[in-house]
Amino acid sequence: MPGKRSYGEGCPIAHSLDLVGERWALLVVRELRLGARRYSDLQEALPAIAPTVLSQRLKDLEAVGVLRRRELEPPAAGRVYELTEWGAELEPVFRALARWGARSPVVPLSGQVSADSVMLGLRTFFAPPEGHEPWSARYDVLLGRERYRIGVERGRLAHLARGRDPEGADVVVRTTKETWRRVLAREEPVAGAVAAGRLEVEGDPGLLERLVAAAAPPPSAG
Amino acid sequence: MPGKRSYGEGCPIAHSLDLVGERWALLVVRELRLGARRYSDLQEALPAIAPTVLSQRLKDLEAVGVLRRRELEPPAAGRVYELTEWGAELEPVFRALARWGARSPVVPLSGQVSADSVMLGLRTFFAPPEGHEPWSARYDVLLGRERYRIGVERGRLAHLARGRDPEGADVVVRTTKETWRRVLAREEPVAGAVAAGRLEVEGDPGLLERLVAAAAPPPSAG
DNA sequence: CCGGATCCTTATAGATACTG
DNA sequence: CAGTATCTATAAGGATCCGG
Repeated sequence: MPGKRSYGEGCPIAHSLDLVGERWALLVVRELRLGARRYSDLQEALPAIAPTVLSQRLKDLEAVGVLRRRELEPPAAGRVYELTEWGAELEPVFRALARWGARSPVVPLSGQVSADSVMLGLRTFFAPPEGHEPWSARYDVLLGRERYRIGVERGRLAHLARGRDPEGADVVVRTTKETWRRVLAREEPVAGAVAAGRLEVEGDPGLLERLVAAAAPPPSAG
Repeated sequence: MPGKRSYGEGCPIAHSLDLVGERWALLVVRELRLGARRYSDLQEALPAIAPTVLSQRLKDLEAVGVLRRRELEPPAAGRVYELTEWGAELEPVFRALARWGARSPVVPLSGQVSADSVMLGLRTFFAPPEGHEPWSARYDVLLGRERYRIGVERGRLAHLARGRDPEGADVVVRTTKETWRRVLAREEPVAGAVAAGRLEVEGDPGLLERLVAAAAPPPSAG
């Protein structure tokens, strides 16, 4: 393990940083939050990472048990990386980091974002507004060629995954990742995006409004 | 700003990592969680950090608004570093990292820990067990020469700071940071430490038991 | 085409010494 | 006390190449 550089402390925070605190490590993990990915998927999602660094991080993260490698069955050859159960428990860390970063007074937080990241923002910030009654619904969200399904059960975000809901959804949304990001960030109302022809809804628009209302990011600290 | 290396993404997680993801940055912030510290305090708390790196991190973290420098008033010359309000909002990040790291199946999590870190573990893991009725109490904890005060109000951890409670406490605990760590980690019961002469309690021992019971760390994932 | 490994360059961290 | 200067050791960045 060449990444043997350690903080050498008994503190659990320092220990976590020993495991996932190196450059790129958490972003690699982030890319696996919605499921297994192959090496080339990761390269595409993180265009700025050097292949040597990606290889090294994958080895390190596998060695400490955050992710595992899995060979695909013959029909679809290749190998993928996926989070272990313990790796998936980094979710609260992502939540906390994203909430803090979203409140950053430093910069307008611009730059490119993947479709996965936009959808994950929904998971990160999902917190049903108080005083609203819980609802349940299944959503299909189509961002360009990417498809996602969302399940809300009794006001809680029950699942969020790539792919369409095999059993059909109550609401189908068709838009781009940019518009969807703007809608979730409350930079544009759903109705406005629909009126502008940038977003199509099939099913009850009220259910979509509820979803968007529940996913509002926190205000900036600046 | 020489630390201009950025992930260049619009994702709030990547943005957070741009701000506090560099080596040592979060550990420097951790050392300020209980209040202002001078440069030499930080060096003592983080013996492995090079002075050049410490200087650089302090500059970077000040530049982005996580901490500020403050000159002390004439009687006690010198300068200190302290978290800004926004920097203090990293608390949930520490909480999540500490909880995840505490469940690490990788290593027994050994090494040296500062008194501050042990006390912060209490804040990190404080979560009153369900079914217990809320209580209120003020504690003074003396670990060697370090003194801390803890306030629990109606079952919630209302404050945790360096120094003694100027108005007196309901319970005074006198021990070492090692024993206190073991007691909080439930590696040793309070009564056992008292019987072994490693821990002294003034006041109601039941109040101390409640505090310790509320601060249990999560079990390992291994 | 996928999944990396190699090679070389540049940036950052580590270690030690020293100064306003 | 609060850092800076200097030097070395690692790790990251970037381009290219290779085997299955």
